[in-house]
Amino acid sequence: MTSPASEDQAQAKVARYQIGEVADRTGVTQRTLRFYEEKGLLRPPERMDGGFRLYSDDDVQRIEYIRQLQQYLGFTLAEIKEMVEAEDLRQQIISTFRPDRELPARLERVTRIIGALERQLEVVDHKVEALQEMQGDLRAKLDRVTTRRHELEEAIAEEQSQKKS
Amino acid sequence: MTSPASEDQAQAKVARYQIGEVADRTGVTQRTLRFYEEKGLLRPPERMDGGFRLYSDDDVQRIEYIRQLQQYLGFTLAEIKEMVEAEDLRQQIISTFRPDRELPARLERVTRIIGALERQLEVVDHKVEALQEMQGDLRAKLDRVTTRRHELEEAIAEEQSQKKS
DNA sequence: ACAACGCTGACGACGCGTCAATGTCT
DNA sequence: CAGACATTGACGCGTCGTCAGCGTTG
Repeated sequence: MTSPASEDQAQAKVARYQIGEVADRTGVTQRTLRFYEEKGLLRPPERMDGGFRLYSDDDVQRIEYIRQLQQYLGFTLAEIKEMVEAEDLRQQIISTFRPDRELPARLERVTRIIGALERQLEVVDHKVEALQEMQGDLRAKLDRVTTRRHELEEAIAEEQSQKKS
Repeated sequence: MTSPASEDQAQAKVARYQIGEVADRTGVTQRTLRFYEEKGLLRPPERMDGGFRLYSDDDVQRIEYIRQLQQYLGFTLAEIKEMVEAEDLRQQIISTFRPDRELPARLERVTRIIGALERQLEVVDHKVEALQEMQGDLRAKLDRVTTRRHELEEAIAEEQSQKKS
């Protein structure tokens, strides 16, 4: 009785979400989700009997991953496709039941993943550097212009007081 | 004779570049430069008699600015157009011969520029934060996978030596 | 029967890449 | 006169946005 009673059936409670909820949670549109599927970035999700898509938590994670690669790193979807395929390999490796044969094949996969990660890290490092420079520039500019505004405000105030006198 | 003899005429030596050189210097294509002009992001540059475009150093600076806003901050060209128009105002303010009248108008321009700068800075701050998080994640992942590779390499080496014995 | 939600096309927009046919010359 | 360079269209592609018309219902 102290065993983990599940809420629904005695099934491993795998949550499923319809496309609308996934869109809300990830911040991408439904159109985009269908588009990613069409392009092979997302594996075709399960469907309800009526045809409605059902996404898993894994799918949601993957969508967020894709968005990061695209928005923050500026990779194209084609490049990202390669990367998520590498990620798929990683999943396979982890879930593979230690087949101890084919060690060289596993090594090759790992090497490819390392390559992808290194490329990503390089891009990130670059971007961080560039952005920090921009940050400095913007702060300096903002400082100068803000000072300018104060000057103008004071000049205007003076003009006003002169009119009054 | 010790006066600053210019290289060409006795003109203030304003450098001009053809589109190809500008493309090389800024890293954007000629097509992109013409496109920006078409869209009003770049003011139409001077032309030679034959119709070749002649860009100034200011133009080059502006192109670099546009690219930063686009690539690193992810603004759309429409948004960037507004921003560079604000920049134009800034130029006007600086070059304006202190007309001391219209102080309120100048104040309004400055205020708009401040708004634009603040929005940009916000975006930059956001991105830097997100990217630094990614940086950490990537480094951690890379570490784990690299360790994994070493394990695999050792496992393979062991297999080899067993075969030999 | 109803609202809310989802489905599949199809067309359009943005930001350029890439010719092609032609003209210019820093 | 050759060769590098530039000009203006025009079409195409990637990445979705936005209907329209219709079916589903977590």
